[in-house]
Amino acid sequence: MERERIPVAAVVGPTASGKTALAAELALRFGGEVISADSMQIYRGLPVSTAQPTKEEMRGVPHHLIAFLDWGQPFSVADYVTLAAAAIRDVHARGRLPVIAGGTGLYVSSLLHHISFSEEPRDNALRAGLEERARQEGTEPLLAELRALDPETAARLSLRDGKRIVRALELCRLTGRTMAELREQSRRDPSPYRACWIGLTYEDRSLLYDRVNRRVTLMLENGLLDEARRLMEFSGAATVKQAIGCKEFFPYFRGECTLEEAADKLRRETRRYAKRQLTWFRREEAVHWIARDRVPDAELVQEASSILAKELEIRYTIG
RNA sequence: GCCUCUGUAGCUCAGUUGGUAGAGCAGGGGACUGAAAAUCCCCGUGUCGGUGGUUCGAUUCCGCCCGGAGGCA
Repeated sequence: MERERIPVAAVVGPTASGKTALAAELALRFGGEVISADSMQIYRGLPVSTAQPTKEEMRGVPHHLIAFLDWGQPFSVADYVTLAAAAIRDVHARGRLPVIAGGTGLYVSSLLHHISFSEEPRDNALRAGLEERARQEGTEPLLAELRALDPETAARLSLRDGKRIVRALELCRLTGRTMAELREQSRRDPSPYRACWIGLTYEDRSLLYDRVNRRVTLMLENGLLDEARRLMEFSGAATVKQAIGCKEFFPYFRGECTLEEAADKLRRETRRYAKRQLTWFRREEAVHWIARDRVPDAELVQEASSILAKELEIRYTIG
């Protein structure tokens, strides 16, 4: 007798497509709780730049995995999958529907495909050593080394992709196994979830970009610069510093460009990010795309609700 | 009104001593397994403003017309 799989709803799509609103609405209708899948909203103190849902947007629905980490703390997909899996179990145990919502494709996919990370630890010292070598000797000897250990992965990587070369080598040294083997093994266990993916997008990409551009203007009105300045003044190494939203203003604070130039750069980077997100989610075959040239309205919510109800064989608890 | 400069990819411009053209930016497609809002790979056909002429052949030379910028009145 196979164990019952947990029904899970997932709202995915590019930034500024309306995921936050749709997720909260679906959670309300189906008696659910939202579990965020966003690699930057996890950090405290950046509500504006990471576009965290506001109290009003949450509409009384519990939201998990948002604003719980301090800036200096390390975090990874593996950590995310562990935390999110626990959150799903918890929400489900209370008889509610877990609603995953977020734009970090790696996080959503790893969680719902049940990628197993537990066997591959991280070794900061080893990684630091490899990075130092990359700086000293360049990536060529490192890639050559990888070619000997894991030719399949080495063939996929470019000389300029130092980050991945280092990680692939680190993995070989640490576990004696290759990235290629790992990809196989990490997918062995079947997913414990029955997931229904809802994808939000715009038929006309330029309209999505208009929304992105306008959102940046709104963020500026809502205190984006204060957040950016605080983050710049944070002395430690922090992953958040790579988030789109704050780092674009660092040159402005240093007097290297105008505010308008920084804001334009932020708009452009956000547009590109939205495009990358679309690329990621397009390859997820299970996604039911809802493509309209507007943010989620009643009709769109209805469409998403129908898909969910049918695929997960669940009923509305409200409405 | 006259003179000068200018009109080439969505934008800024280069170029062809006449054989239908190429950069940057913007944009598009893809990849992605412990930093992922990161990181990396690939992609340039456009009535060369319009129209006549010269020429085997014009985006390139010449005339006229229509935009734009500056100067003189």
